[in-house]
Amino acid sequence: MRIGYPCVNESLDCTSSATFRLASYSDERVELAVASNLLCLQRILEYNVANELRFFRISSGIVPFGSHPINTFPWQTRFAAEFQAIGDYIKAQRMRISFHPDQFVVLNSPSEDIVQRSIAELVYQGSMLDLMGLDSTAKLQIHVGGLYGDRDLAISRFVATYRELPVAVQRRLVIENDDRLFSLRDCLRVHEAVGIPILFDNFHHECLNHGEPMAEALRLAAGTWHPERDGILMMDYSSQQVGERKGKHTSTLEEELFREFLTHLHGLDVDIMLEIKDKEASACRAVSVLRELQLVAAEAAPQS
DNA sequence: AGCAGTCAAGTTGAC
DNA sequence: GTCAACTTGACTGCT
Repeated sequence: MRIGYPCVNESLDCTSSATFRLASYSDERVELAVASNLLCLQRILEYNVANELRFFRISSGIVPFGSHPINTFPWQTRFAAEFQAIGDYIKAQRMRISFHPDQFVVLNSPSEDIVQRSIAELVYQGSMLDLMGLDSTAKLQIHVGGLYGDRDLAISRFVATYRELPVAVQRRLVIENDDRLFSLRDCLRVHEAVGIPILFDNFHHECLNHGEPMAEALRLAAGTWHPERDGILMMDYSSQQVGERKGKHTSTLEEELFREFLTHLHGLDVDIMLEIKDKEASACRAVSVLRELQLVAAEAAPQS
């Protein structure tokens, strides 16, 4: 079991998503930004290793305008060595990596334009994992998409688009149950059609479900991951911010709720991403909880 | 230096 | 109709 957090480290004084405005685009600025972002990413990964955090979601903004037509800078070749060095470090430290392309990636949109831009974004993010030399257990995590007033049609459009994706994207793509539109059950329908793994979000499942108990939901999601090809189940963990609207993520880890959640695993091995406002602070506390329970994987330690 | 307004992209639902 | 929310703020021009 690995524990992680998304994108941003609040303890370090650097960002891995430096960017600039489209209006001020230049190849030189791309080169400067990517160089700076990769340096920061390496620092974050080293921080994570030092704190036994071996699951990390890399920011989508490593390459500014990474899938935009304006960006013609050959960053893949210019930074090939840097990406490879980061990938080597990730592999040596047995870390798990994911990306979560943002809300503009909608594979089931009725607009062909939006679908094509979405695919370009997935190709961009997947190519970073390729450049790092990571295998297909490193994933690209997205939601099923929009509803457009017809659930069946929306799902069938996702399935049709998935089948046409470049293999480089297909092998890494996973879908996450969301909190309002597409439940775990909907995701299972997509899985049955095309075999795509389901990244399980416990909090979204609490917000939107069909009565499946947490333990059963975990078992169903885990069953969609092919052990050799996909690795063990990835999941997002969060809980409700008390007093806020339903679906609002908690600002800090509620340890009692986290312990209670762990009891539903029944020995299932998973990698847990803490989608919690205070980032690595909560992730470190989760590691402490797990250490008390002795659930953190000992084999995650580097061979020495 | 600090701050407010704005930034490539989509969709939904609360108000 | 407008606008916040979503996995994640950062840049820019003004004072």
